[in-house]
Amino acid sequence: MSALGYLTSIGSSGAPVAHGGEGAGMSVLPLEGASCRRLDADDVVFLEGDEAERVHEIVQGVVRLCRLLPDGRRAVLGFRHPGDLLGLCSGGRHDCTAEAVTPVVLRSCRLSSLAALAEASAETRRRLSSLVWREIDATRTNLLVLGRMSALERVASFLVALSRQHGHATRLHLPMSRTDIADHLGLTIETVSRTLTQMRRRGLIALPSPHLAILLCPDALRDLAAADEPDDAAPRRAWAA
Amino acid sequence: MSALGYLTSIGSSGAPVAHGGEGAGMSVLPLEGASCRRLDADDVVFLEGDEAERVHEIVQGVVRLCRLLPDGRRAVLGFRHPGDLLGLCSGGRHDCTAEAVTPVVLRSCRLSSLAALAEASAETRRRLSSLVWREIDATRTNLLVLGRMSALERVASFLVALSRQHGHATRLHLPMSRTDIADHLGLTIETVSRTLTQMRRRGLIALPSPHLAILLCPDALRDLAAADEPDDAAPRRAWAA
DNA sequence: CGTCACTTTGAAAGCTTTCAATAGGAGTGG
DNA sequence: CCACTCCTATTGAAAGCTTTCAAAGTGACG
Repeated sequence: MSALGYLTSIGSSGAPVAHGGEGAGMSVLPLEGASCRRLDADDVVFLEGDEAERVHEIVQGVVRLCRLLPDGRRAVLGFRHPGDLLGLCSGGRHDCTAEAVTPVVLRSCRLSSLAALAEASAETRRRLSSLVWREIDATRTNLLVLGRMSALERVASFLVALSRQHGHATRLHLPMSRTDIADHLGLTIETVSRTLTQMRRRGLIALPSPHLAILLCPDALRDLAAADEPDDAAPRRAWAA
Repeated sequence: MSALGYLTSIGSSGAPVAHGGEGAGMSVLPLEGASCRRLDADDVVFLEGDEAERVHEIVQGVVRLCRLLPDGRRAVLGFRHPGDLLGLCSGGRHDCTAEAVTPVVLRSCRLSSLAALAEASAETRRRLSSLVWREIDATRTNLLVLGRMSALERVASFLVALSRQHGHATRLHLPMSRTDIADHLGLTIETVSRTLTQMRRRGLIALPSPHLAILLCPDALRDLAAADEPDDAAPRRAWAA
């Protein structure tokens, strides 16, 4: 649109590919000379404080970003899916830890390579900028969720967000543990569990197994989760850092 | 440092100018052809959803960024001070509302002008990138605060962060209302007030007036606020969007 | 000096957490 | 193939912290 280059671009990204399927769309960023890496569940991609040297694209699996307090309390900043980028940052060090939630396949390249690409291509800058601003937007949404919503609303938000990320699917696979969800929503695992049960009893969702949720009343859930952006917004491609 | 250009730069900004003083340092961004604007307390700089057309630099005063739920519940994402930028964003629309907390003086230019400047200058891109990543870092810190800290710790975090922004001052002017603080910390005004009183009774702070706090035991407060980055970090210049 | 807005304080209620115990499933070994 | 163990999720009951509802205190302003 405007000449703002990487500052203004937003709707620039490719087709609104829903992940969940693994090798779904083409890479948001051409990671030339990329190497692949395979991780088991709970393996660390990088640690908060680590020198940021590589950027990763998730090919398969789910990754969580988190931060810790000195006493061990944890915040899961978000979950990243296939197609998302991990490890982007401006400083020399990561400001959060990234860990595999499931077995993960990563394709990565040096941060400096991506930097060079960005330096040479306004289009790449535009895409990266778009990614970063979506991250800010999403994080701000989470701030509203944690600061002002009840447990029921928080869980609804989580489910609705996950659903939207997967093309508004109503059948949701929840690869992360209750602990991960709790740390993401600022609740305890017991409260997450109880809330899910409550939703089930109300007929809002079905829970065939702890890691599979089926949204029976997406609209009702959406109302509970009203924190998120209006639904007419273009599907936002998550990403990472 | 590396060739990552606007992707990696971080410590690039000028002297760690503490704001609070008004025209303290030179502008982070050269806003050529900038126009000035004067606002009263509670005036709106821009609204969430507005077309993003201008970027503002705060010359004087304090601004709050906030988001609302449909039913009126509010989250104050943060407070911005002289020297900070307002209105930066990648999309066509603002993702939050900016309002004056105190009377404010703004210097602003068209977003497209800044865009052009960025497109032409790698150094500008670097600075902007640094700003954006600091915003992400700060917002993530807030997520940990809201998700995992008690009322006492949240208020301590707030005071410590404010103190650090002002060059580790122990005499803090709190221009914002208890409501603003509460919405920023995910608490009620009563809890904020009670917590402040509790800190006063414990001898952690003094409160000569509702809008003036004096940190009597900065170290104890810092311990309570352990969520924030270690104190040896370079003073981070806040900013905005 | 009265009004208004904001802050502080008090008391009860409520929601989430904490502590504990009971299910459920996957993997291992007999 | 079944028993046993371990880990995670669910459920229950009591405790706790924050909120809600109310009222009193404080300061600015006309």
